[in-house]
Formats: sequence, C-alpha cells, structure tokens
Amino acid sequence: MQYRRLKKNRDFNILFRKGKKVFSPYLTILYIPSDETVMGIALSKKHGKAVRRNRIKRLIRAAFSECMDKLPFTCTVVIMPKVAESYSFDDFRASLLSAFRRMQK
RNA sequence: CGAGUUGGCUGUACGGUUGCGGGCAAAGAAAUUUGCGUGAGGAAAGUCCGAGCAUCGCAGGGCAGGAUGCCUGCUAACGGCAGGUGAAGGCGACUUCAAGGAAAGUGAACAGAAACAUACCGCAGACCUUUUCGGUCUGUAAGGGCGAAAUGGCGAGGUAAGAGCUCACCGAGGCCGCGGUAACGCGGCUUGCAGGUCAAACCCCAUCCGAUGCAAGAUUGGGACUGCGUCUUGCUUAAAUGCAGAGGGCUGCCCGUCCGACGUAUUCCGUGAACAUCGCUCGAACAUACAGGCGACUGUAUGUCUAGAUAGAUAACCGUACUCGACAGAACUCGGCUUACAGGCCAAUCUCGGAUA
RNA sequence: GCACCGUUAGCUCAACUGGAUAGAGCGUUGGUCUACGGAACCAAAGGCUAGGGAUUCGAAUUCCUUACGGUGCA
Repeated sequence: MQYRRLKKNRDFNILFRKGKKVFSPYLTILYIPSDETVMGIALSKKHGKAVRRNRIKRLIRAAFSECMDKLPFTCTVVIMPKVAESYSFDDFRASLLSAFRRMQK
C-alpha cells in the first residue's frame, strides 16, 4: 500500500487552518478527508539537533507505513510529535492506532 | 614499576525478515515490476578564514573601508602549515605567545608635589627671629608618602646632604668585527644613559583585498495590438535620427566609462512552471610503492571510482557476542582553523623518579 | 543552505571615543496621607552586564570562543 508525502508549505497551512485535530499520548494529528492517503510530518527545532529529529521522523514513517491499513478512510494527515525525553517505535504505533480509532467516531 | 610529554590510528561486530534514496540491466505501450550492486563524518557541526565556480553591461584608477604583522620556506590561496629566532613557563621531555613602529602627532580617569622637570614630608647648608615652637632662601630624587607605573639595578667611593658625580658588575643605546639567506647570536670598543607604560586607544609604516553568494546562476514563459506609469530639456529628423544637456547603471564617494529604454495591465494567439531539468559530483581526488627534502610538501609509476537527496534517502522487529557502544547526520566543491567527543590501540634509540642486576 | 543582528534589575531601555558608586521608567516592598482602598508623595531592595578565556593599571565597552534568541534571502 502506497502513500504520498505532503510537501508544499501551502498544503500544510490549509491543514493547520481547516484540519480536524486528534490527540494521543505522544502525537497530535491533523486530518482532512481526501481521495488518497497523503502524510506529512511537522517537527520543530525544539525536539533537538539534527540526529534526534531525523530519528523521530524515521520512527514515525515506519510506524505509519505499518498501521496505515487501519485508517478508517483515506485522508490527508499531518503528524506532530510532542516534546518528550525519549521516543520509541511502540509508543508511536500505539498512539497512531488509538488516534485512528478516535477518527472513526 | 610509577608519573608524564609529543605525534598518530580507531570510533561496536555478525546474521535473519520487512522497508528507503541513487545507479545499472532486463521485462512492459505505460504506470510499474524483478534482479544486481551501492549509500554520512572525524568532526558531515560552528560559519571564523582562504580558494574554485557563477552573476553583477566593463571589472579600469584614486579616496574611504577592511584584514594581516619576528624570519625563511610550503601552498592554487590563506589569518593555515613546517623549520628556525626571541620572550615567558616547566627539574625535564616539552609547551605557550596578534612578537612591526612610542625621537610624526593626538589621548590616557582618580590619587599624587610632580605622569614633558616637578620639592608634600624628609635630609643638608646659609640667613632671620628666638625662651622654645619656628620662618625665608638654596641644594638634594637617598628615604617616606601617592599610584598600575616615579626617570635603569646593585655595591663601593664620594659629599654639608645627595646625585652616573666617579668606579666595578649587570641592563640599555651606538659603532666595529665574526657567524647566519634572514630574524638574530657571539665577541670587542664606546656612550653615564634627558627618560616610562599603553598601538586587541586613535594613529603611522609595509603587504593584501571589487561586490554578492548555489535561495549564485542557466534552460523551457514566447508573440501581437492597445492603454497606463517612470525617465523625456532644447534644436533637428520620416523615426529616441543626430547633436548638446539632464537622468540612470557600474561598490559607499570621486574620476572614468556605459545606456535609450524600463515597469505594468487588459485582450487575442500559444501554453508543459512543477513531486521540473541543469548547476551536482572525476576532483588542487583517494590508495599503494619509489625518489627528493630536517620538515610542511613535491615529483614519478600503478591502481580505484567512492552518497548526490530536495518536507530531504540508513529505518522497524528479532537473534548472537563483548569491553555494553561518545560526540553527532552530507545539501555546490575543496584547503585550513575552532568547538564537541565514552572508550580502545600504537609509536618515540622521548623525559623524570624509584627498584633490581 | 547562505548572509546578518542581538543578549544589561522581574519587564522596557540607557551608559558618549575603555576610567571606577552601571542609570531611568514601569513593577515589587515599606512608610506618609485616608474610616478603608486608589491616586499622589517619600524611602528601600533588586545586577557575577548570557558563560569562559585574552589584552590592559583598569573591560558592560576591545579581541577570541561557546550557548541562547531573532531577522533577511525563490
């Protein structure tokens, strides 16, 4: 299953203005229903230096591609991690799944 | 054996399943699929210097401005490196140093008598007054005091008291000789030594520098009519055609030089401007050997191709081993500097101390 | 990625060309006034000048370096 990456600053602004929010322990997710699945990651410099930020993005990408099937409908998504001491793959995956369940309602 | 000094290397390893960027090959009309191989660092970082490269109509001169500052080399270049000199520190191996010029000029708070020569206390002499205390003049930089700094240090002679006033030694300046490419060193002679410190204060001298940076820049956005705005002074011409003048560009200013257009809107024709392409990785490249040089480095030969992304590629899960893994992620490319860094390893006929023979 | 700027009291800013106690306003605390509060007036506290090093007799100021914050560039 494939997904596109969200890249344009314009598209991010649309989501920040009109997207619906879903919260989970480690992530904040903005989404808008659309024809195909598009995913973007918003990560500020507060999360640390380049190595740390790259690590977070890789974990989110891996977790998203694993549990993308559980999405209730195709939509455009922006994922924003919360600042924390440490991160793990399992936390992100659990957060994504719980957020997807809440989107279904 | 212990304690050090200097220089260098390394920066978890192996396996399985599922994935990611680039390349090559094959299949396919295409989307795409399959296979092979490849994919972060010593600092990739900070952006502190130096270059390549690109654009700025030309890349010219001067002023302004900026940088550097012992000597000789190395280098494409450098504010870098190497080898020396001098000074400071260390028992030593060794380490550190923006290390030109203060008789070109300006400036330097407060305190202090004085910070270009000046006498506050003191010391000494002479005179005055005199019971004493004292006062005036002169000499004096040895002592006190002020200060970050007080006119070279120390000892002896000398003197009314003192003073390079005289002498020895040390320091400083000058001259000569010798050694060294040079910085400078050594030796001799000579000058009693009229002036300190600060130039990472202004400044002077010497040398160097055009500006902007890959978000530079190039390609595919082209043509026609019309309108509007900026510039448009005069003469002339069919015409911005020509001449003079004004204006504008070229680095902040001047000289000099270049320029006749520039911007924008509507309509029509055309249309691929965005998940674009190029710049974008073969280069002052890397590895090995030999040669030259104390060394930085250079030359020759052979071999290798070693990321090229663009919301930005190295991940997820599992297993095994150990000393249980630090700092940290390429973004046009090189040469340096600086800063961060768990641990491990190596070298030097290196240094000091102890023990034994 | 590239270029550049800033950091001084709780907050907003000064401090001239290095010179001594680093000032001002707002705020805070205490007092005067008032029946009480506000306003006004008087007084006080509060600073390792972002951290470290260098130059200098002397550094908020000059130089080097680190950290943090911010601005511009299609």
